[in-house]
This record gives sequence, structure tokens and C-alpha cells, in this order.
Amino acid sequence: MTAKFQADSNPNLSPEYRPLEIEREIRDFWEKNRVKEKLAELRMKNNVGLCGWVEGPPTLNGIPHVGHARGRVIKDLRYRWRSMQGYFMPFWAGWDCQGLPVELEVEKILGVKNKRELIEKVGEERFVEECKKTIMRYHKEWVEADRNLGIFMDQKKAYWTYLDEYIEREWQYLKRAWEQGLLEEGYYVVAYCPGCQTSLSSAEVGYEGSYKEVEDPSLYFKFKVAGYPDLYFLVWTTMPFTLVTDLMLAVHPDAEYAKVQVGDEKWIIVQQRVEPVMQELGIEKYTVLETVNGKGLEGLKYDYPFKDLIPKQAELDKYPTVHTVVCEDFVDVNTASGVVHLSPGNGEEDFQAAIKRNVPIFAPFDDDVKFTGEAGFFSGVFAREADTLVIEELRRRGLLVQVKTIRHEYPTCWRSHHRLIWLARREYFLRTDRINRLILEAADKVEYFFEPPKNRFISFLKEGKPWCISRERVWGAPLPIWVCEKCKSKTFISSKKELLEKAIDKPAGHFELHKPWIDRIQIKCEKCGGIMRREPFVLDTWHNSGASPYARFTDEEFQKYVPVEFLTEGIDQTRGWANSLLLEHVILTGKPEAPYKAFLFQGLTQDAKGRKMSKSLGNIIEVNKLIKQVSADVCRFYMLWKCSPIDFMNFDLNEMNRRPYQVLSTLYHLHKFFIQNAEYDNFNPQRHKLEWARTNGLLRKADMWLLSKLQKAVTEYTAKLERCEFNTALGIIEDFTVEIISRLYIPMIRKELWTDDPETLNRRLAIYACLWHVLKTLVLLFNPITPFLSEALYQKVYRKLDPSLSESVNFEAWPKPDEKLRDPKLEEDFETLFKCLSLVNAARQSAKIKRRWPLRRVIVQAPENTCSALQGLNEVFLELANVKTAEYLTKTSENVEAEAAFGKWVAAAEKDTKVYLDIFRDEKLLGEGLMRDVARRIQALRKELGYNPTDILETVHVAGLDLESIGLLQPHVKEMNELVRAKNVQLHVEVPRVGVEWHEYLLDDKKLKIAIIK
RNA sequence: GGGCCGGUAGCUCAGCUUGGUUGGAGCGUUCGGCUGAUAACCGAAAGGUCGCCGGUUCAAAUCCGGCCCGGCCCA
Repeated sequence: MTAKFQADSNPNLSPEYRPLEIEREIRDFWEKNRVKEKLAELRMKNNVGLCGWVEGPPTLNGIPHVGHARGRVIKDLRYRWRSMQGYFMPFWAGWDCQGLPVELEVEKILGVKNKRELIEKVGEERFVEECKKTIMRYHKEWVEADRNLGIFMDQKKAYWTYLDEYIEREWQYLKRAWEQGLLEEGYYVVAYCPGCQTSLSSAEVGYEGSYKEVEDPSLYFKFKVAGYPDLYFLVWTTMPFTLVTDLMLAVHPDAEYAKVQVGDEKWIIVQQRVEPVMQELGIEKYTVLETVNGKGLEGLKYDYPFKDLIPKQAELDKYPTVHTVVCEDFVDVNTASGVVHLSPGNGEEDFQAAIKRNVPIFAPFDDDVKFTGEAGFFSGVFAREADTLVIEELRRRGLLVQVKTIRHEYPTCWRSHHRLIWLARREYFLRTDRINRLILEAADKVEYFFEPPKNRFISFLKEGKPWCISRERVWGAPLPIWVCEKCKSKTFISSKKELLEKAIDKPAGHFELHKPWIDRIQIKCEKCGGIMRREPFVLDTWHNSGASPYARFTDEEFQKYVPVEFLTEGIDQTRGWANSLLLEHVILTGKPEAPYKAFLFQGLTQDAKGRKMSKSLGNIIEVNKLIKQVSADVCRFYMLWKCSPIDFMNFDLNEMNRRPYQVLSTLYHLHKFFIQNAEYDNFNPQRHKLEWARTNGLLRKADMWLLSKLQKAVTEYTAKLERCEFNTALGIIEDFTVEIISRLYIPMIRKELWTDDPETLNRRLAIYACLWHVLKTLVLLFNPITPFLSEALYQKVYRKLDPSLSESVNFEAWPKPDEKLRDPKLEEDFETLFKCLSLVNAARQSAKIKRRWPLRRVIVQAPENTCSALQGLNEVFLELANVKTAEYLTKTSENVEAEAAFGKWVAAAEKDTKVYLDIFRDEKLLGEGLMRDVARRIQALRKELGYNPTDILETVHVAGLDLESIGLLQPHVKEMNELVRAKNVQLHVEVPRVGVEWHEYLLDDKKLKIAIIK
């Protein structure tokens, strides 16, 4: 027998909770029995409804880490939970395959520095092949991670965003936009790296370490107001070259601006900055003449100084708004002069300000960021090198006020470390700004579960910017627009079939909807007969993944599942996938409708110290490495339990192995305890059902209490899952497992189980029926969280005892609360009982009387309702307090008070409740207490020697006792026999020869020797 | 620079919407006890200027204003 086979086939629970072993076994069990597939088939055929869902595809450019795991665990929770509720959910995988992140990863692997080098050295064709190889490599890692974590996602039905069929369906979104006039060519300001000759995504600009301290000129200059001989605006910049593309000045509409007399001139500066600016410029003599509101300056024309150098600027000057003052809220009145010059060709805010006013964009740059012929005098000069030229020209014209050097943080390219330049380039965009009202209406109807992420998402959407969807890259879905060389007319192609039909030369050999193949297709212009070539762009990868609701399904499935019921992704996806899904869906349908009814944004996951996980810090925890060492169940439980899903989570392995481990371990051992006893008594779950116990009057208060508590837990737990409050939901089943069952219920019934008396067999069977019901329900509640443990317990306890059960715990139905079993009054009474017991314990402690030692009496003095509650639970109270009788008084007993003063009683009190324990012990009580002390040591030895609790021992010898002790023990020997499951127990003063080893224990400072003969 | 989120015991977090006895839980620590399902458990103890300042109020962790620190997003 191989070790593996043993593990596979072990039908019993091992003595210790060994999660890694269980999980290995259950993974095999699921795979051998096709449980995942069967679950999907079952719910597809037989369901109470559909839960639409679409996978937010992970980008295959890296290895899954715990942050990814957190999201996948939440998704899997949702899937298993909804499945148990009877819904069918298309829990199908999906992979984001294209885009800059993948390209960069591949460039790194190929060892090329930038796009130009890539095209020259590698070529597009081979590059695309490398991209495909790379994503397949990472794909393996992700599938492995899902397997390790127990994610029941269907990998066979995965979608891939790079496949032709997917891209074709993605194009349908664009086609709708094209038809509605929402897809346009235009200029757009992007961060551009002159070294790599490509625009950078905003994410890249924000990359760690991309901000560097650099030196720039700090320049004050003036622009003369047209028509006034001596009136100037004072302006500050750190990028003098942008004066070449200057088109407007901006002031804050609500700020007060001062006209300041400086020498013979009057300067306009925001009032609050007059003093500091003058100080900075070293000007001591100046006078504020008057102030004017920012709005009052609007429309003022200024003399753009370089009209002679830049003919195009002279031309632009004729536009009404060009070279005038405009009002903008983004103007910062706390720095410099509070007057900002705007270069729509070189700044995003500037650009937006221009678009708003229909001011043309002036961006005379080539791919090297050198000025083109349109920039006249500056033609051929690299932008940043024009800085000194501009300063010189300002000086010559007497417009330079001051030039200094400033050190400040400035973004650089994270790869080549060139300083980035913002400039307007020809791009394609979706004019989502025109349908912003629909988008906001759609977003407003979505359930977000928590306010902060909702506000964040809505306020982002309110910005309502056009969406630039073109990228000058290679590995992406191509933009299907062809332009005629001759007449410049454009045509939109919406399928592969259409494209191949219209192609002038049919492609020979391999063809796919990617560069470079698609670029080789030329089309004849229908208008003028000229040749049409494709616009060389690929699409933003967010557009690619945002197309998934339509692109990953068939038309029929799309109708059925979209809008989907629920999605969840990281909070970073507000401006990512959540956004692109929404925009594309509104474009496609034309309706104010999101493709999701609910969206849970998760907080990101950080390391134990709260630092972002990053390669440079080396603190990334990879899922596959992690799950080799730690339990997937414990990990899943921990991730959901530690904090709210919207919180940032600091992932701490030590923390994970404390309480979360303990909770699962307790659940495991509860089952160990249950099955050990139940099997011993031949419990038959099909015959001894809860109903049987109930109708035969075999249930007692403790059982009724437990059942009542269970109903409450089921109700509250389900409600919290519904609200995505996973952490508090888990708090409920944690408490139910550890406190309610383990700490409170089990001690109440333990003694009843510890006997083989046939007279009380039915009572024991009733307890098993109760435990079966409660624990099995609990296992179902745990299943979406800890599927491995739940399945293991289901197989090795429930299915073992009742083979008629379903093949897998996943096929079971979600528990529903049974209101008949609720009894709030009983729950309250038990609360009272527990409080009182804790007082008894405290009293015992103060008198140094062990819990095991029985006492004669307890008196509780408390208000009426407390007393009646305890009275009703008298039996349980006596058992747990380990006293023979109890009295409940509503009034102070002077008698007892007096006796207590003499030390006959020991007391403990809290609020209005006081307990008195009679500490006098006669021989009988002393003997019983001692017997239990000794029995305890014998039990310890039994365990040490490896006997099962059910084994019957032949003889137990106890030696080292004095005669007095033996005398005390003698009357209780029979009881001790039962307690330690031995045929006889023999007591000795001296240590006789018995033929087996003696073991020594300390009992209250006395040496006790025990030997066991089996 | 702007927006959002957070700051409560050594650690992780509740409590704040709707102000009201001495501000909680779990973990950790110390002492004592218990334990034949448990890596558990029970009793007790130590441990807090509820980030800081001001305001409203009879009363503020809670409401309001300002500031400091940390994080995220945007510029």
C-alpha cells in the first residue's frame, strides 16, 4: 500500500487536525469524482434561478499573490453559496492576455529596451508569438493557484481576450459607438517618453520610483495686456518651452486679483500672493492699486510675444478665445502669481480647457518630441532644449522678470528614466462624455454594499472625460478602421469575414486579427477607388477586457446572464474594469444600465507591516508557494475573517495561524468527539433523527438551547453574507463553534455521554441526533469559506454514518432557519445561568477549591427573574457548578451572611447577583473529589499510552496513597472503574510489583504512582 | 496641491449613524486553575490623555471646525 493510497482512502478522522493532508486528499477526491463538473451540471439542469456572472480576467503578466487570492476566495465563496441556495452561476474563468503590461513583461524576457528596438530586432510577428508563449506560462501558475485554493471556477470554459472570436465580438461595441458617432479621431494629451517613443499609461506614470528629484528653470515672466501700454500679467512656469504652444492665460474665477504698481508698470497678480511674490523677486517698492475679481478679468486679450517667430501662432491669434484670459477652477492661488499660462498641446487640464472652448490644439511635435515646421523659429529643436531659447527670447523682449533654478519631483519614465513630456497626439476616442448622464444614471442603480467605494466610483465617473482608446503598441486588439490614402475617408470593419471579403489581396498562409497580419490587409475605397490602410493603433487593453460581458458569451447567454448579478474586484478597478464595463455596456445597449447589478470593491492586500507588496521590497507572497506550506482553508478563513472586504488587509501569517487555525481545529475536533461517541453507541442517523428525539421527549433544556442558538446563527450569518459583511458573518460561526458548542454545550452533555449504561442509551442517541443536526448545519455554513474541511467532515462523518447522503457537501442545500426551534426566553435564561456559573468559578478560585471537587450547597441570592431562570435550569446548574444542591433566594439571608463572616461560605458577586458556596466538605465529598483527582491522572496516562477512550482496561494500580486517602477513596472505587473504563482499580500504600511500568504524577504536592494492565 | 479613507489596549479590530452608567472583544503577557474532542478552556490581573487643539452641550470616542500623522487615488 502506498502512502498516497492510504491518504486517499482513509475513511477516518486522524487524531489531530492536519489540514494540509486533508486538502491534498480532498483535491484528489474532487478531481476523481468530477465534483466541480457535477455541481455545475446539477445546477444548470436543476436550479431555482440564474446568477449571471463574468470573470474579471487577471492579466497574465505575473504570478498570483495573496492579493489576487483574496479576490478569488470571495468569488468562490459567492459561487458555492449561491450554488447551495440552488442557483446556477456561470462560474467560468477568463484571462486578460494583451496590452502593455504583457508587452513589457515580454520585452524584459527578450531583453529589448524599447519599442523601436523591439520592432527592429525582434519583429512584430515573433513578438506576438512570444507574447502568447508568455501568457501560457503564467496561465499555468494561475490554474495551479485556483486548484490550490479550492476555487471551483470552470477552467475549460475560460475566455481568452486575444482570440479572434473574442476580438470580433469586442468590435461590436466599437461598431455601436461608430454608428452613434461616439468613436472619433482627435488629439489627446498623453504622457510621452521621448526615449521609448511611446505614450505611457497613467498607471505607468504612477509606478513606484518613477518620480525623481530634478532641476528645472523657475521662471517669472510677463505677458502684456493688449491695448494697455503698461499693464501686464505676471506668470510663472518651470517649463519655458511650453510658451511655444501657449494659447491662453487662466485665472481663478473666485479669487481677488491685485493690480500692482511696480516701477512704471502695473502687474496683475492674485492678491494673496502679492507679498510673497514681491519678496521672492526682491522688489521692495510696490503699491497695490486696486483689486478685481478673477471673473472680471475673463476675456482680456494679451499680446502673445512670439508671433513673429511662430507664424502659426499669429494665425491662431485670430481665433476669438486664443491669447485671452479664461477662468478655471483648477488654478492654484496659493503658489506663484495665481496666473497660469495654458498650453493645450502640453497639458491635460490645459487641453480640457481648450476643448471646452473649441480652441484648436497646437501640438507641433514629431515622434522625437522635436518641434516641427509649424513651430517656425523653434523647428527641429528638442522640446526641453527649447527652454533656453525661450528664456533668451523673453529677455530680448524685456518680458523676463526672473529666472532661477528649482529642485522638485518630476515624473520620469520608469524604464529609460527620461523625463516625461505631456503632449497632445493624434488618437482615437470614445466620446463617453456625451453620454455621461446615462452612465451616471446606470452607475447609480448599482449596489455597492459600502458607501466609500461607491462615492469614489461615482465621483470618478462624474469627471466624464472622453476615453482615449488608441495605443501605439503591438500586442492588442486592433482598431478596425481603414483610411483611404487619397480621399481620407474612413471605413469601419466589424468582422473577420467582412474584412477578408473586402481585402484587395487575400492573406496567404496564417492570418489572425493581430498586427502585423491585419496591417497587411488593404481595402479599396468605395468613394474614390483609392487604397485604404488600417489606422496603425491597437485598442486600450481596458477596452479589451471591458468587452467581456458580450464577448465572452454567445448572444443567447448574453441575454440570460447580463446584467450579471454580482461582481467583485479590487478597488483599483474603479477606473479600470468596473469603468470600462460600464461605459461599453451603455454604448452597446444605449440604455442607462450597468452590466452588473452589484459590484463589491475589495481593499488591496499588503504585507504584515502594512506595506504595499512590491518586487523591490521582496515582500510578495505567492499563492502557490504559500499553499504548499499553509492550509488553504485557514488562509481562506483568515482572509474573510480578518477585516471588512473593503478594508486594506495586512496579511500576517502569524496572525493567520492563531485564531483562524483554532476555529477550524475546534470544528474538526468537535466532529472527532461526536463520531467517536456516536459510533460507540451505534448511532443511526436515518433512524435517530431530531424529530425522533423530540417526539420521544428525549431532548433537554441544553439541547433546546443549542438548537435555538443555531437558528439565530443561520439567520444572521446568511443576512451578513448577503450584505458582503464577511468578517462579521464569520464572527458568528466562529462564536457558534468555539463558544456555543465547544465551550458551553459540550460540557453540559459530556457526563451523559461518558457511560455505557443501556438504560440511558436513548438519551445518548438523542444527543447525537442533536449534535448531528447542529454540526452538519454548521459544516454547510462553513462550506463556502472552508470547502476542504467541510468536504472532509462531510465524507468522513456524515456520509460515513449515512451513505444515502449526496456525493459531495456542495450538492447540499443551504440551511434555512426553523422558527419553531427558536426560544428567546430560553436563550436569555441560559445567559443568566452562564453569568452565575462564572461567579461560582470565581468563588471556588478564591477558596482554592478545584472545579472537580464536588461541594454540598450553593446559594444564589438574586432578583426574582434570575432566580426563576436558574430554578428552571437547576439540573444543568448543579452539573456545571459541581454542587449537590442549590437554593435561590430573592432576599439577603442574615444567617448565611453571618456564617460567611466565619468562613463557612465563600462568596462572589456581580451587580445584583451574589453566590455563596458552602466550602465544608465531609468525608464523602472529600473522597469523591479525591477520586476525580486520581481518575484524572489515570485518564492522562491512558492517553499517554495510546489507548482509545473506548478501550476497557483490565486493572489499574494506584500507589503512594496514605491510609487516610485510601479510606476516603474506597467507597468510590466502583464509580472510578466506570469513569476510567477499567474492570478494577486497586489502591496501594507501597508500590507492589505488577509487571508493568509505573508512572509518577504529582497530586497536590504528593507523589502518586499509576500502572495500567490491559 | 485636490479628493477620499483611516488614527480606540502590546497586536488585530468593534463602538461613532441616533451624544448618556465605570469605553468593548479576540489575540498576546502575568498569576492561578481545569482538561479523554481541541493547538483548547476557566478565573483573576496588568495594560487606554479613544491622534492633537478648540467649539457645541448639563454631558463628546461619538456632533462641528482646525491641525498633525498614515494610506489610496488624482494633479
